[in-house]
Amino acid sequence: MGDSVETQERIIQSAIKLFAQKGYHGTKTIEIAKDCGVAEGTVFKYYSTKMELLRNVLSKIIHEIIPGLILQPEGEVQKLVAAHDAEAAKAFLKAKVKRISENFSAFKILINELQYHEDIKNEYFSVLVPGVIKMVEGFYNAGRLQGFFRDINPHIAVRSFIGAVNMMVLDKNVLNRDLDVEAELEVIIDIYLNGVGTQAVQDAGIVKEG
Amino acid sequence: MGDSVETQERIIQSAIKLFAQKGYHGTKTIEIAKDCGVAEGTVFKYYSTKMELLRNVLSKIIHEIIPGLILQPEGEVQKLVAAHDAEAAKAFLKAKVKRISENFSAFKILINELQYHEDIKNEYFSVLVPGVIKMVEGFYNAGRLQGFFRDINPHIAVRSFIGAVNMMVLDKNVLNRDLDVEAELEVIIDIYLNGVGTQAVQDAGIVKEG
Amino acid sequence: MGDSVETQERIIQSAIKLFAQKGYHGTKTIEIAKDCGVAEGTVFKYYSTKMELLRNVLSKIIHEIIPGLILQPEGEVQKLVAAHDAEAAKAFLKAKVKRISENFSAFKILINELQYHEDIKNEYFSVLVPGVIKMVEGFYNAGRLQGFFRDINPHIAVRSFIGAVNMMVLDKNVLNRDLDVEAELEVIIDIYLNGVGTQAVQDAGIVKEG
Amino acid sequence: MGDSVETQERIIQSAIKLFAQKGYHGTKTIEIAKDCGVAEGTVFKYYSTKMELLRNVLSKIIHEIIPGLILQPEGEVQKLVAAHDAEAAKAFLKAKVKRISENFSAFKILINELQYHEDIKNEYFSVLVPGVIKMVEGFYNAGRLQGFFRDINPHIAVRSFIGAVNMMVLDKNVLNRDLDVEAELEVIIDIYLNGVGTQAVQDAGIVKEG
DNA sequence: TATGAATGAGCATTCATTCAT
DNA sequence: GATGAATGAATGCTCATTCAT
Repeated sequence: MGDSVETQERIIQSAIKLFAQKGYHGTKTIEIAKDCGVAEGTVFKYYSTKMELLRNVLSKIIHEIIPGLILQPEGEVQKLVAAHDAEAAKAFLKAKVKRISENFSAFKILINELQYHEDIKNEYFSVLVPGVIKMVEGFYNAGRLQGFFRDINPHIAVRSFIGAVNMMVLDKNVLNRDLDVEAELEVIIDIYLNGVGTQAVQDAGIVKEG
Repeated sequence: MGDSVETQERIIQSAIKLFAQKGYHGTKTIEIAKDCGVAEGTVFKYYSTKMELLRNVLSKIIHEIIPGLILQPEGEVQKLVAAHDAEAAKAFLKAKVKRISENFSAFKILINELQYHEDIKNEYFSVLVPGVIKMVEGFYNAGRLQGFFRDINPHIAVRSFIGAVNMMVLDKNVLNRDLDVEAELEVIIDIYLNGVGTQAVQDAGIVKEG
Repeated sequence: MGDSVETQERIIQSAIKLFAQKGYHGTKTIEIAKDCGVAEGTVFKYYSTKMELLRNVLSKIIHEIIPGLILQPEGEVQKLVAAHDAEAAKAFLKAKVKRISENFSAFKILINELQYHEDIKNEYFSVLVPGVIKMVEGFYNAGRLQGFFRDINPHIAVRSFIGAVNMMVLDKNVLNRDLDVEAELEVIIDIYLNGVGTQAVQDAGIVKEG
Repeated sequence: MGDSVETQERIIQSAIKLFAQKGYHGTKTIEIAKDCGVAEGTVFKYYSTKMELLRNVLSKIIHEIIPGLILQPEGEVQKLVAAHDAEAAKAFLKAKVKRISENFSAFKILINELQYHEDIKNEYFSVLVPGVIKMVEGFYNAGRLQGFFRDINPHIAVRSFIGAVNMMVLDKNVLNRDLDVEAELEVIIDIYLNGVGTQAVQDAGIVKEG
């Protein structure tokens, strides 16, 4: 029933679902098998060990799922920056964060499992992180050239924003607080662009432009 | 050799160390025993099950370790705000973040294990999170009354800053990048207080004071 | 090799054998596994804990083995009573006691283990005991109506006979005395029917009929 | 507090109590220690192993407790027989059975543990059983010579009575039925002396005297 | 190819026993 | 003598993995 490629895919999907819910060690292979309606042996037909299955899950997450959620088609970011349309940029960002929040499983597995598998961490993180950083730093630099962003270390600038957004997503997904992602994002973007300091503080601080 | 309270404490310390390194499931009870130089049976004398040991570890982390790293004696934060001394406040913050970064094990265990233990999450998170939030929101509100901070939802304001700092700590501790915590914090604080937007952007945006 | 039902049955049979020989606590799960030629894990495939295996053993003993040894098809006892054939009745009894004596393991486990498991005792004893009592008291009452037995509390009457027989079976099976079950039964039945008192004693005692 | 002999005795008493309640394997040495208010190590000061403690318990049961419950001062039984007083004999028996029923722990331990310890069984059973048998068979033979009892194999005669009484005691102590020991004994003795068969049956059976 | 019964190494847990104080 | 903290061999139980069908 269904060809073997489809079976393989169903196994991966069940593994993602359960690894996210219960962790790698907390998930039994028989649970994965039952979840996708195959026999335990079938899982091992496609993935010789459970660790091999984890590797495939992480590979899919890093090469397909997360890029699909985060990365943009070439030039789209540039176009957005070039458009000088703040509202369009915000809408774009909101849609992206919303999708990420709704597909948090992939991130959860990544964050949890990479900690304990130095080799996988090196193998895959070296692929994903630079790609994302390149993209968002590219965005920041483009904005900077356009005169939107201050001349700050782009890695820190970008990481800080991601951190603020990430904390909101965790607030929603881990602490299960009932947040309106879009409304929260509005405030986060405001803080990010304008800071929390009053004019007085800002005057006493770093001069923004010149 | 040594009284039983000391033995108990040694077991907890080894458990914290190893749970942080290898995760709960990845740590064998005999490893904990060997790490602190007792027999395996001794571990079970004090903690009837491995899960019970985890509960005690989490309890210690939440009731002692993290409060010791984060919370301040009554009034100290107020004093800092009242002093109108930005440098002192920064120094205070740097010292705090540095300590947290240096004692990251506790946070790692908390973040990793609470995900899979809904009951423990409810039991303990309800203690820790409100305490920290109260403290930092108190700080933000105090600063706001002093005219330092804008009138923004303090939960989001504070969470965003913690998120930015947190991401830096992860950058250092999980990705093992070689960061100068103090220098990074300088930039993060700058971003937080002043935003990343240029004057032009800010002029087009929300009016800060009025 | 053999289907799973057969494996389950082999495990139960080995458990009965070994629990009878060495007691529940005295029997290791690996011994049961080896005795029936499976791996230790296989035992736990079918019976999630050793206690669960004991419950199944007791259940089988109570619902199948002992009823198979003791209970009679409907009406057979009545027929025997109606036949007025003392020799046939004796032969029937001898055959029954012999089978019980030869299959004493089941009784041994029952007697030994139920003592320590109040819940199992209630669960199962409430099934077995009333069934047996009903059968034998039915037999006694039928014989009484036929004029064979005196008008004595049937519970005590029956229990006394069972006690006498039981003691003989224990004498043989626990003390390992080399007894001829049939010959012993002859004497026990004689005592039971006629008492041990001489005519003089009986004359001084309860008048039998009148 | 208390001399060492008394401590030893308290340990034995606790062991008897708990072995009867939960079995030898089901009783932990620390439970025995707590039950009699000493440290676990103290138990091992007096009895080098748990098995050694069991041996001492069984020894006490066989050499002291059960003889104290069962055996009679020399000649007392003879006197009772010689007195030709059925009521006195019955009263004597009732008192004895009642005491046995009330002190059933000792028997429980004996019955349960001897099964699994062939060496102990041989060592001690060889002492107790012949003593009891000798006494009761002596009683039966004395009664036979006095013309009270029929000329039946005294071992079987006596064992049958003990079996009937024993079953009543089990009925009370194991099945927890609420029985009046004395009233039950009346009926059992009646059955034992007179049989359950009617005159017709007895006439058709073995001639009692001749 | 798919199955699921069977496997057994690995691990948590128990508890009689030891021994320094 | 008495204590009770510490021990570690013994054992119940788990679960990834194998393989005959």
